[in-house]
Amino acid sequence: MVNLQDLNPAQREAVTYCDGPSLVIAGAGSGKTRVLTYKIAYLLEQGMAPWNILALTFTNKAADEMKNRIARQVDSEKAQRLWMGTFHSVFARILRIEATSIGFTSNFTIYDAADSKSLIKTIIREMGLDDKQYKPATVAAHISAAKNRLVSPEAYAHDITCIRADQASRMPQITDIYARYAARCRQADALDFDDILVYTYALFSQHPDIRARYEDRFHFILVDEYQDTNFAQHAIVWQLAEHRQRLAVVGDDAQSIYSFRGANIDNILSFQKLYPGAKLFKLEQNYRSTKNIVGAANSLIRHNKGQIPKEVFSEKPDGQPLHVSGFMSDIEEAAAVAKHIHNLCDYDHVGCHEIAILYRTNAQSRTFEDALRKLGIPYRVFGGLSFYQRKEIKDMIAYFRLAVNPNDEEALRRVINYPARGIGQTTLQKVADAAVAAGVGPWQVVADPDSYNTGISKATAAKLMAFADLIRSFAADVTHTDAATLGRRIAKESGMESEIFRGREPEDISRQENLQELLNGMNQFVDERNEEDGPDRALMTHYLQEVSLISDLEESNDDSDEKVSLMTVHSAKGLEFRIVFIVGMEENLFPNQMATSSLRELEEERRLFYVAITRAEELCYITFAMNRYRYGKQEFSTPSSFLSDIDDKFILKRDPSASRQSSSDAGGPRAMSPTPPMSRFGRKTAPESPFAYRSKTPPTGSHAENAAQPSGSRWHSIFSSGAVAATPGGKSVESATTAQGTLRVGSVIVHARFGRGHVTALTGQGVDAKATVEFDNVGSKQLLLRFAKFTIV
DNA sequence: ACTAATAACATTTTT
DNA sequence: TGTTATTAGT
Repeated sequence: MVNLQDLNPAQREAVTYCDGPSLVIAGAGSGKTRVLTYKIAYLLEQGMAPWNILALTFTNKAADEMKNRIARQVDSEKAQRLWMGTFHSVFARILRIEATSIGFTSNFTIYDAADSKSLIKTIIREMGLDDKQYKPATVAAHISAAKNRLVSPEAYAHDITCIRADQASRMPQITDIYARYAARCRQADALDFDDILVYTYALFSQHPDIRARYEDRFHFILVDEYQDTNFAQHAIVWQLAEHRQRLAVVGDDAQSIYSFRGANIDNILSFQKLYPGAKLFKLEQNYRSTKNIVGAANSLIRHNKGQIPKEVFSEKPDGQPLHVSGFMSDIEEAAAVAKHIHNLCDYDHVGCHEIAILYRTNAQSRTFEDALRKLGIPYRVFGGLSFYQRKEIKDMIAYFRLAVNPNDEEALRRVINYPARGIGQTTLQKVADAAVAAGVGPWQVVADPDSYNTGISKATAAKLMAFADLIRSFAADVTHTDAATLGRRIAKESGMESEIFRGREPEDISRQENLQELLNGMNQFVDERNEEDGPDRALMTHYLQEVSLISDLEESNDDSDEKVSLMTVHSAKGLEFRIVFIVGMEENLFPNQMATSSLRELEEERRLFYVAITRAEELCYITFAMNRYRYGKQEFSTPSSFLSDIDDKFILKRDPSASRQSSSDAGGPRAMSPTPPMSRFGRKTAPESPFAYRSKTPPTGSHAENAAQPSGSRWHSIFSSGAVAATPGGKSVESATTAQGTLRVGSVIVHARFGRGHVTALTGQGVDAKATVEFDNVGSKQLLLRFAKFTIV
């Protein structure tokens, strides 16, 4: 039963308005999922049949969560019959049914990103292009962007903007690559991720009768995370909703952080133009975070223009300000965070699972892993290689794919010689040549090498045929053997099992466990399907359909195991934690260097920071380091300019590891979380700045000695005036004055740690003044003159 | 045809 | 620094 009393007025209005289009702007933590689930329950209660409701999400996780929550409100029988899932899974399902209308078979393969890239690479090579100039990843990104905008290869060739852009990036032949790639996918009976949307749109626009059928089916459409839709998704929703105009989209423009994947924030910003009369509902009460956290996030995001105006507020306690702290190095940063977590757990009875460390890039996780491990704090790193991306799993699945669709070129390439069966590079090249010459897929040649002009020896041809026979024998079982049984058979007869079970190294064991897990998962899949849908729905085809659109098996989020979560800000979206550490808050890292060229990109980085802050319920710590190892080299960094975007009244600038010293600080940690004494750092005020700190072991020697051991010796808080740089890397300057005199380009210096070198460039003014120095022994480095210890020769 | 060595390289990544 | 892809060597 739907109890509308559970909702606040804004939520209730959004739930009960069902007669036309509506846009629900849901601020962070405002109960977005709640509105979606209640709305679906409400529609069902109003008498709408579940199969007339289409609910689209971006992740399987979101879809599952919604399903579960709805099942709690209405009977699960009904919940089962909803059309609910990710864009890709719902439309892949429809495409399988309608496959022949777009010239594919219902057994089509879904190429993942790696498959696409690999195929693009082979096409680039076949065209005789230089793959340094045409980097497969870059080309793939261009093609993907085109597809996201529904630009076909033909349209691409005539699109002045695309052509110009490709010429500018010295890749004029991308349009050819795109055309060949599309043809090759078709030949392999394969769709990539983007194609699922592209061909859905094509299906509906080329076959009005089919479109009408689905328009007729979906009486109400709901879309989650609308700010993350790309143009193709936006257009498909329009195809299905145009006639009835009965849809509700939910999202938050302030949390749009996937433009690099083709998401277009304009879709949500201009929703009311496309759907005139669309009702706008704003969910502005944040139920997650304290007033301070919400206030800080608001003050930050105000610096972005072009957003839907809203005022998110909280009725929770004020809580503590955001704690911002600087450290001398990334190592110290990690150590201090780990130490602080240790204390929170020990003295404040915080569970580790209530804490998250969020960073901009995956590479940052290592330092924190080391620091946490040192203190014996349990942690869990999210992201990284997912189960289905591991080699042994991909190999196994490639066999499955071949069994269902032997034309799957990428699967064939992957396992034709794994385990090794004497089909080497030369043979493969000959097969590829013959296939291209004859205009067929490589499988045709492998299956019948004698019929093509391959120049392959008799013995090798026999190996090819043996492989083809093997695949055909698997294929013969596809329609009448369940996925798990066939899977075990393939594992044995392909030789993969004995290959993997040969080794005794720890990593071999892990591969064996993975294979075992895969097969177990297949058993589970078959059992579930047998119960729910009957045995003919548990075939390999169905298994692959499911598996190729899933990236995360490892979401077995055992709340039982208490671990600190480590993840990128991106993967934290949608999650919440009592205590959040946002680390590496430095210019060129966050905002990332790659995203500083345009305002658009910079604003997306700012939204990313917004997402990070709003993950926190109670406490938010922000840290940065003045020195950081990047690509194996130590580099200087400055605090992120985003820090100065947050209103000062929400921030406490301090060292988390010195918390006990600061009991006098207004709103200090005692207010909410009596952070215990913990620091091995005392806190003293350095003479040159009221806000510079010194370690407990004061530097005894000269400047040189001090700098020779920077770690743990001395660090500056961002209190040091101006340390929060507004912009990175200022303009070139002619000279800079240092304590020892004037530094010019060409000056020779001796650095305490790096030795002798000469200045090649000077940039920045005042506290941001930097020198680029070419050192005799250690290469080029940037020195921040405010901190660098050296003498001018 | 496989392994070892080396060079190039490097955001984020729901599907 | 750490991975990944190509190349050289056996």
